[in-house]
This record gives sequence, C-alpha cells and structure tokens, in this order.
Amino acid sequence: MTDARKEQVRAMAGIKEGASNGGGAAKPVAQRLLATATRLFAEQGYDRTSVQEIVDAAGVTKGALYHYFGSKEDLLHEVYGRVLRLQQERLDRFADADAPVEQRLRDAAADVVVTTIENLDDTKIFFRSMHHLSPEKDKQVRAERRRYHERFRALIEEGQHTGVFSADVPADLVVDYHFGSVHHLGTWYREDGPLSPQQVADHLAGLLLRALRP
Amino acid sequence: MTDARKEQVRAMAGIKEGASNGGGAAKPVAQRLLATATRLFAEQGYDRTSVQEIVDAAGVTKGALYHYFGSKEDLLHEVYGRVLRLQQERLDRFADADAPVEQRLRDAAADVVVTTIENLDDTKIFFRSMHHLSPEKDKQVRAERRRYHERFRALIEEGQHTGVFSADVPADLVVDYHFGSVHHLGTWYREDGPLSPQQVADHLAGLLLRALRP
DNA sequence: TGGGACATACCGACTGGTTAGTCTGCCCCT
DNA sequence: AGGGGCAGACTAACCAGTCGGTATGTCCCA
Repeated sequence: MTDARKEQVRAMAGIKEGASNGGGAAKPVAQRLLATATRLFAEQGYDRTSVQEIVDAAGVTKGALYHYFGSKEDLLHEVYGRVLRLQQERLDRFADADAPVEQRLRDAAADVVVTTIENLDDTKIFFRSMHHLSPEKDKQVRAERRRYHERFRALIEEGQHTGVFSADVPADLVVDYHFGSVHHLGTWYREDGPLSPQQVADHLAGLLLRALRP
Repeated sequence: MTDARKEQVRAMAGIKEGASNGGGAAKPVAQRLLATATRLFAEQGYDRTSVQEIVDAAGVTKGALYHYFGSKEDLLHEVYGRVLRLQQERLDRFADADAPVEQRLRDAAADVVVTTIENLDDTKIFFRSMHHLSPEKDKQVRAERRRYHERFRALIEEGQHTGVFSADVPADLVVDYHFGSVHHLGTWYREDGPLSPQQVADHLAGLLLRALRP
C-alpha cells in the first residue's frame, strides 16, 4: 500500500461506526487499532506501550498495524489531530456566535472543559506525550495549537478593549491560566466523582470570568 | 555498599556545593549524576533517557551510578522527593504565618509559582513522569502530594467559612484550578520571555484571589 | 613506623530481555 | 489472476542491571 493511500485510510479511521459496516460485525481494523492504542497510551504512556501490546489487544498482528499506519508515532499523531480538529472547530463556533463577549468567552471556556472530559484519554495523551513527537510533526502540532491559543486570546483582548474585562493582566497569560486548569483535568477528574463534566465546566468558566472582572 | 548506606548517600546528594570540597574540584559524583539526570529527564523524558546517556554526560560509568543509586527509578524518585520537601516546607511556612487569610493564600499561591519556575526542570519531570514510578513509590508520592493539597485547601476553606472568599465553588476544585496553572508553567514559561518569575506569580495569585472574591 | 585487613569508589565488559519495524507469503474477493 | 488485507517469523538495535576487578584510602596492632 502506498503512503498516500495510508493517509486516506487514516483519515477514515475517524468515521462513525456502522456506516458501511453491516450488522454485528466488529469495527474496521484501522479504527479498532487507533482506539486500542489511544486507550493504552492513556493508561500506560506512549513509551511504555509496545506495538505488540497494541496489536494483541486489538486482536490483530503487526502486519495489520503497519498496513494502515506508517509507524508507531503515526498513531500518536492521529490522536493529536483528532483532538485539535475537534477543539478548534468548537472554539470557532462559540467565538463566532452572536452574543456579548462575556457570554462567548464563558461558553467557549466551559465547552473546552466538557469536551476535554468527554475525551479524557485523548487529552491525557495530548498533554503528557507531546514531547514524544518527531521534530517535524511536533512543529505541525505546535502551529495548530498556536492558532487555537490565538483565537482564544483574541476573545479576551476584545473584552479588555471594550472594558468588560480587566486589562491589567496580559491576555496571553490568562489563556495559559485557563488552559492550565483544562490540562490538569486529566490528573484529577474521575468519572465517579461528585461533579458532572458540565458542573466542572460551569465552575471553571465561572472562576475565569470572575478573575477577569474589572 | 549496603542499601542503607545508599540511602544516606542519596540524602547527601542534595547538600550544598563546596562544603568539604576544597578548591576548584568538581562536584561529588553522586550530586553530579543527579543533576545530570534531572536535566536529561526534563529535556527528553524519563523513558527516552538511557542510563548510558546519563553516565556519559556526567563523565563516569555505570559502575558509579549503581554504586550510589539502586536503580534508574531511584534517580526519578530522588527528584520527586526534593520538589515535594521544598514545596511542602514553604507552604507550611506561608500558611502558618500571622496574617489575614487572604494574604496568606496570596503569598502561598505566588510562592509556589516562583519556586516552580526556579526549579522548572524538576517540576517538568514531576508532572510529566509521575506515572513512571513503581506502585509503591507512586503511592508514597501520592500521599505526600495529598498532604500538600489538603493544606492548601484548608486555607481556602478557612476563607470561605469566614466569608472573605466566595463559597459557591468547591474548595477542592479551586486547589486543582490553581495547580493546573502551576502545572502548566513548564509548557509555556520561557526564561527569555517578557515576564519575570515574580511577575508571573503576582499575576496568577491575583487571578486566583479575584476569582475567589465573594 | 610499617604492614596486613578491610572498606570505599569506581571501571567496563557482559547478559538476558525487549523493541520497532521488515519481509515473505497466504487467503479471499473481484 | 491480480491485488488488497492481513499473518507471523525475523532482524538489528538497544537497554537496565550485574559482576569481577582495580586503585585508593583508613584503621589498628605489633
């Protein structure tokens, strides 16, 4: 299989289940491999998870994995791409809405918390294993992250310029402030804990908005 | 060398330089090994750093490393112990001070930011590689971290009970909120950036205090 | 004061095990 | 009959930890 074809297959690995997949048949192999790898990376870390472990857990062999993916690192990169696309798309939606800036920021800030918790495996991997990427892929991921960061910062600056947010703290720092708490969710949030994802999101967004009160 | 003796030597690895070390002589080997390992772990991650790399960079051989440390993991654990002891000691000092609770919380919150930045290599390792510890050491580290967390939470609860902090957000969540931003420092803070450690600390402590205003 | 007994500090070759990735070939669908 | 989709044995590299060995003290008793 050519590398270009692999690219296509990787893109398809994210498609919804059961599209062209009749009855009780199992997930397509590429999808199953990515899902299995995601879980294992989140549980044990990237370096501690061997390719053999992944294929065993997915019920296939190395031949299958290297048929669909070019390398172990490709799996990691795939996870990153998924998270980045999802969060960027959602941020854009909230930031472009027709509402006062306080509301847009609150909604965007809360939404990223909810989607982070709902994809906690992906985001755990994202924050914990970023430095395992090769220089080129790392550069690409950083560029996409910067785009996200800047969109978020623009919201805060808008509020600062129009006077609804305090301007005596750098907007950049506020972005990292909020994403620190988002980043940290993977460390402490437990599904069986006392707070629902939405409750956590409301609290964190509330704290951010209050910290920004003039 | 017995294991108990190794314990002693490890404890000494933290001593100040030049105590019984005359003239221009290099650092003691154990100290140099730990410092080198810390730097390499922070740069490349624990799993990506081989023991051979560490001893090469420190200018010794494996024999020396295993003379002073029981295992590669011991080096990691040593870094953790250093960070935990330092931060717990400082938190206790600020929390026990004779001042209004707002002031004590502000000082403690700002101090942990400054010491985190000043020991950014250690804290990078701490947050990124915690899950590389063996179950027993992990348990020990978690216990010490919980003690730290609870001391910090007590400060917030005190303020909530006396009415100087808003009580409509769980104190636990506020602790994780702040430590999220501290945790995150290793990702974005650059020594050559526009803000000094103290400035970052003042901003972050300010944001926390404002978020807690009733 | 000299010398044996023992400890410390370190060297570096070696071992057993693991790992990512490759390659050849079979099976099945079209 | 030709190629996509995989199986599974294989390889070359690497890695943590071990172990026998050496050099440099230090202590103690004759």
